[in-house]
Amino acid sequence: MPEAIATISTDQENSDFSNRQQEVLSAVLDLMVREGGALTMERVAKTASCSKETLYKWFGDRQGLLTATVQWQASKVRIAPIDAQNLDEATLKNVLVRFACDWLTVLTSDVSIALNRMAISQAGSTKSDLGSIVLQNGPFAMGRRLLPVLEMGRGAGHLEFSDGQQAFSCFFGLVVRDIQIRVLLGEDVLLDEAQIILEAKQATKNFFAIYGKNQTRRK
Amino acid sequence: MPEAIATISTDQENSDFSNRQQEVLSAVLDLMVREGGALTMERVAKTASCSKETLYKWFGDRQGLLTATVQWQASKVRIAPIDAQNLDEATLKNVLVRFACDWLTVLTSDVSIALNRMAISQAGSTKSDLGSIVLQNGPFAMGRRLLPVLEMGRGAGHLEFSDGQQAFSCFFGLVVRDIQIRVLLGEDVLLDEAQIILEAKQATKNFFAIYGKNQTRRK
DNA sequence: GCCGAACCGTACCGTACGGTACTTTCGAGA
DNA sequence: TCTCGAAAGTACCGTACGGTACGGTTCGGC
Repeated sequence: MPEAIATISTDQENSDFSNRQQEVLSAVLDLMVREGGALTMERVAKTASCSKETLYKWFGDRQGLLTATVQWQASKVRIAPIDAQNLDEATLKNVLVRFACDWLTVLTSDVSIALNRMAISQAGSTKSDLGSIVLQNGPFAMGRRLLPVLEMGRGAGHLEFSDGQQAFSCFFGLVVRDIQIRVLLGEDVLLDEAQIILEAKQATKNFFAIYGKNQTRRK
Repeated sequence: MPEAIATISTDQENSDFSNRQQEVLSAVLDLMVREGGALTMERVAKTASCSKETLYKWFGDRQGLLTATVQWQASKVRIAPIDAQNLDEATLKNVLVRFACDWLTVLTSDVSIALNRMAISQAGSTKSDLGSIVLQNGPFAMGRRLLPVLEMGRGAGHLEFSDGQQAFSCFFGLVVRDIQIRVLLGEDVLLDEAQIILEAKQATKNFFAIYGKNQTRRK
């Protein structure tokens, strides 16, 4: 199997938060995963072994703490740049499969689920930018990263499409299908790594059936 | 344009709730849409012009009220049975396009968004079946309804697939793409009816590129 | 060793909300 | 018209939680 494209950076110089602060944020993530959206400042303080006063000093208020947590987590997920020279068709497919694998892995991870739930539950009510942050680091980031790949594939004559955004959106759908909404709604979708790879390959194959240049039927 | 498959039933004999109770549930829906997940029993009582005590008498507790609301709304959305005799390919495509239209229309409706947000925000934390109810009346209902159509299409020689569930899941992805997660996260996705029809046709065309029998490349 | 800053732990306050009890109102049936 | 029950309106209780205040502790700099 190809090495993952998305990586969790482990260096400590990451982001604008001190080590101690990152410990706190990590505790928040843990609580989100374990307890769901019902995390209280007191629980956070207890879990992180810090005082509530410090929380408020560092993050302003509850909303600020949540925002910081989401941003921090987002900053940890980095998608490695794609070296897409001499893009033959096999390589292109490989890149897409890797992309799909990474995406499915992230989507079904506890942290991603917890974060998306948190952002979604706030998206309707109060003024908060959690939703847009998650959006920026979720689908949009995937699109920004994938679009050049698709265009290179088109340039190399393997793909054929007029609207890149539409092509990406299609690939997204083929990969994610109903998986994300199901996990968000609480279904236990069990996807082991082998299954993810299968899904990813299937999605890529289907994508080529639509946008591949060597097909009789095309967009 | 074909008439809608999904319809909102308007008869009053609907469901196990009295008229007055349905007024209350309607108020809950209104509040969900307007205020987001932050609805309180007091607001509901005020909005519906009933007493909190009545709410508790009828629905037990807050959770029961929410559950009743979700179930009631679910019972209103009915997908008309599909008359699929003599399924020529054009008819099949037409049915799929209609399906996709209905689905996109529902997905992007205020009520659906509010309900999904509510269910998702609770899916992680407390024991509640909101998620499974929404799931049953969302993607699963769509699958149950669509699967026979796909199989008829296969029987008539227009489609080719081994796993019907997988084919449905693929169609789902092609239709929904990233639209649902984006609206749930708060983005203003503006889809007028014309655009929905376009998307639906595109999705159906793409679906046939993958599972249609007259293609060179197939699953 | 002294000082100040940072921070932990905890007690505290105000409020919002779920849930309950009580009083009043209204409408149907005898 | 009287009675009764259902439901509206309202007051109330307990608790949980966001946010603040403050004393105690640790630690780096002098």
